[in-house]
Amino acid sequence: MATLQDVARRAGVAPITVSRVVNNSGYVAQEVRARVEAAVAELGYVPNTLARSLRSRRTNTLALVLTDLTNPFFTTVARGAEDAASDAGLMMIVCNTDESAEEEAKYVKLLVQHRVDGILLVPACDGAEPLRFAQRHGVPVVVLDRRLPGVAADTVRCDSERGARELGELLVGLGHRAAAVLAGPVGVSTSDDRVSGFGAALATSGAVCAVYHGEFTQDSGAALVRAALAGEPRPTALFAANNFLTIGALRGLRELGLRVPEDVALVGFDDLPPALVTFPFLTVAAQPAYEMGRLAVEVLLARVRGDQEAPAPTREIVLPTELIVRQSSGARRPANPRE
Amino acid sequence: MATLQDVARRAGVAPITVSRVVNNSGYVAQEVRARVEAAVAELGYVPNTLARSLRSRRTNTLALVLTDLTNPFFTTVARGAEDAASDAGLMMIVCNTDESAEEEAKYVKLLVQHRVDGILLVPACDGAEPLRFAQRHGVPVVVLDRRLPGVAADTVRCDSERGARELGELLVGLGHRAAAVLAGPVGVSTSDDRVSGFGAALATSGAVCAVYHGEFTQDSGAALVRAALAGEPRPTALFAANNFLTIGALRGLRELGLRVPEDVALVGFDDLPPALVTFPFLTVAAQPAYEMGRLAVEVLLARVRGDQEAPAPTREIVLPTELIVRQSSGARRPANPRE
DNA sequence: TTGTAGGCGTTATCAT
DNA sequence: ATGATAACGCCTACAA
Repeated sequence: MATLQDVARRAGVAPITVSRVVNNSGYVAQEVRARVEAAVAELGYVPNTLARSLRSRRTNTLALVLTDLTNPFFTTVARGAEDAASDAGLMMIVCNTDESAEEEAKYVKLLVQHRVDGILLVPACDGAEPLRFAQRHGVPVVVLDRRLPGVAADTVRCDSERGARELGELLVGLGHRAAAVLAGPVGVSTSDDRVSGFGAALATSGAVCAVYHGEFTQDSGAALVRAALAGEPRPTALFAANNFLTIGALRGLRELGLRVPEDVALVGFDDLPPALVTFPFLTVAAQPAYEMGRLAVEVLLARVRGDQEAPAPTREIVLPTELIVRQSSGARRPANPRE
Repeated sequence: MATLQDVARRAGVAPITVSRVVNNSGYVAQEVRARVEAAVAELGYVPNTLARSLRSRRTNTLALVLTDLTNPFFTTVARGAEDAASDAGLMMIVCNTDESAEEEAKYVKLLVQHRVDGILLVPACDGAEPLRFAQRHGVPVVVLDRRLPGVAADTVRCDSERGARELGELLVGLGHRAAAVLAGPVGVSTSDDRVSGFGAALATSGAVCAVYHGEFTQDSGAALVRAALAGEPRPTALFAANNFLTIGALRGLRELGLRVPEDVALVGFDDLPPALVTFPFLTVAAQPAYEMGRLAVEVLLARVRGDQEAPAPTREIVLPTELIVRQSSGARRPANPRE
């Protein structure tokens, strides 16, 4: 494998001159540049980023630490982030924590060892140790999708509370007086915010709202549906706090022989990518996943490239969700199905 | 940021001794080890992988170059690959080429510069230049999902031809005499193999099979359905060559007011992850995506860790698909719907 | 069991 | 416009 030295010898110049040609920096005479470029081509020279990074303290690599790439919401976030990183000439490392705090800590430590330029972190839970660890070691972190209270870090997320409130208001407006939330784990801010936002909307109108906690999985959605429908008073509308829960709820309702929205109304958080849906049917609060990914990288790069001595104040960017009303929320409360 | 030197000074030993403690290599006295570990903790020392890699010529990083992370098939492959890499203590860089040969070349070059230990490559097209480039520079490549004829490289893929043949035979067995394939781009081996496998099954029984080429997208699926159903003789069964095409076909058929399978039978390649499907309805040839990802990493690691001087012979691992018969293929040819 | 010397491939700094 | 020198942080080889 040819090195910069080899190229220098071949071109009859000093190593630093080759460096200047390769990096397009400093002054190099036309004639010399041509000679160096020829040598580069002849030897098939490829710069060694490791050595470069060791010197320059820049790896041109970012990392995205998320809970589960398999969730289409995060897939889309990842895609947006990767595209933005690529535009800036950076590579992107992807890590799945499966909502495990230990995995998160393990990965963050590895990433610091690798001296990535920055980390996009979807925190697995409310522990902020991994984040602080990275910051302590000079690696900027942008918190993505979730809140991490009491930590000074840039954040890019959606307004879960408001999105959920809008869904609640929609259902109240349709005449529902008893609803249930199929929620994720307690302590995950997105779930908590959605529970409180939805609950607030129902409470305002004096409607009843029960909350059932589970995991962000399809199986959990199906199980929670059964629990919810056994509650008193029996809910006429359900709110699933993420896409997997929504799909599971749909399955659970089918298994119970209940139709949506005729027998029970159903709304959810997160839309599914158009490519995956034949017939858009679910009423949802949709998050701009792709833009979140892109934006988070931009915020991170601003931090990476910003003045490390006099850092800019921390930003919290809260994007709005989009209320998309389709069939699953129904047009009227189920008590009198067709008027 | 503390370095190994700093730790050495603090512990009153030579740098190499710290190295030995940190890497658990060589002999270190209990007492000295304790002193060094204390210094490591006090200074919050984190080894610098860049320096280590520069010396050791190992980055402990792999790369996955695929066409579109947004496709659930690739998402699942990526998940499997990342899990396997993580088990081995490696990081994983992910790159999307969007089926563009230029993007592929750009990424592979960057990855070689970064001295990744190996690359998992889903080739964008039949050009093998990027692959050869990586190999020339000592970076092992495993070709994933697709064939790349005429290249000496390990390959992990599914038997597309056979999977498609089985789907064809199923339809023939159900009485279909005229079918159409909604295919991907010409030159992409998975599409080509599926076309030929399906065609072979129909030809064997003297049935007619038309082929319509498009992209691996939902919109393409919807468009191709229209073209296919305008053909003579009108097909009674459709085969979509990947998941997005299948979903698009389903949408196209709905827009045409045609029912599946009553009016037209539909089978596809790739199953959708259970988490994404409420009601499994499609008859498909399913690929073991997660296992493909894991296996590809294992093959790659064997190559990375193998003897570089006397490399083992190249392997081509061809996994079987699973024929999953559900409702969309129907129970009988549509001419006499309910007997 | 511990240490010394040197180099991995590049670039920052200062000189010419 | 070009170069000499040193250093980035670590580890291999050898020495003691």
